Amino acid sequence: MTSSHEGSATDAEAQAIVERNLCGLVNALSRQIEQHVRERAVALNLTAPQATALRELGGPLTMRELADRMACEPSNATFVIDRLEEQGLVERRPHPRDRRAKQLVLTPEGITLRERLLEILMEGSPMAGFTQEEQITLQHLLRRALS
Amino acid sequence: MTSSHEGSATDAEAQAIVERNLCGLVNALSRQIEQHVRERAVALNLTAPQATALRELGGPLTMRELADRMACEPSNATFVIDRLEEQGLVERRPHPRDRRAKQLVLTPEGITLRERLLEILMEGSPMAGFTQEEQITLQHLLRRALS
DNA sequence: CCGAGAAACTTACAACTAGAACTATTAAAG
DNA sequence: CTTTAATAGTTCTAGTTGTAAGTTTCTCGG
Repeated sequence: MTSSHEGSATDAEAQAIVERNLCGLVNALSRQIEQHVRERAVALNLTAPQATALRELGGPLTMRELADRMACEPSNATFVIDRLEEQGLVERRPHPRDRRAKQLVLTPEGITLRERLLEILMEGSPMAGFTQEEQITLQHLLRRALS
Repeated sequence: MTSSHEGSATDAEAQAIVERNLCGLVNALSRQIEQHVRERAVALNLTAPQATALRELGGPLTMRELADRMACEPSNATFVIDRLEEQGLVERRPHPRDRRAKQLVLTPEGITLRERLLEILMEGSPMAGFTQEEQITLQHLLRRALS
């Protein structure tokens, strides 16, 4: 069951395999979460990253803040916001206190669409089956892994 | 700290925010793991997905099995294996028992490169800081979410 | 004040990714 | 045995992603 084709299983190698499985699980779950978003977002004519961005835009954000929340590079946020702006869902305004930055603000259409999106995303989340205590321990462990 | 710009925080909305944070953590950790692989793999002239594929090829696999282990679509596995085959690291052989399937086998160069890769990937894994007990609970929780 | 360095954002590019459509083969039902 | 459905793999396309390079603006030490 556990990669029997590997060489002799010293402690170090066994530990490496456990870590690999753990990473694989995190990765698989991440894909499943993205898939969940993608399946729901298509009903609103949004792609998964577009939906994620819209979800995070509960209040005004800079590009950098959005990129951090989406766990992606700023260049990628630029790409996604370009699409949302083309659809008239979000607006790039000059930042009031920093002329380098942009302030992302939802348009009225963006606000109503976001409300619908939040409702849709709530149904059948992959994390729904956990008790509150389990969610806390999981949150704690994940945060620690994030260095 | 916790999205104070959201509307009135009913229990349902608060729960939704917790779930969102949890998904965000999983996603962020997944990106960090991929980044870790990418940074190490570049020393071997491999991209992150190529390194992941090579890592999983400890024994012969079909394309479908590899895609499952990489948590991606088969079409994507085709793309990655094309690159590894171009580099002479892996070989597509006819499957002995199923003429539809291919059997992926590492070449001698692939085997030696994989050994070096495993050594390199072991250093400073994002999951290294956990005790064995923590790893087990984490594994348990992640598996349940995957269902 | 001013120059060096850092930060925010964008652009261009190369790579990865999922989904749909397609062929070839197998398995299952009749 | 034959028709039907399911599976393995590939190709094609549109969309996403990270890196590197470049511009503008801010910050801070002198």
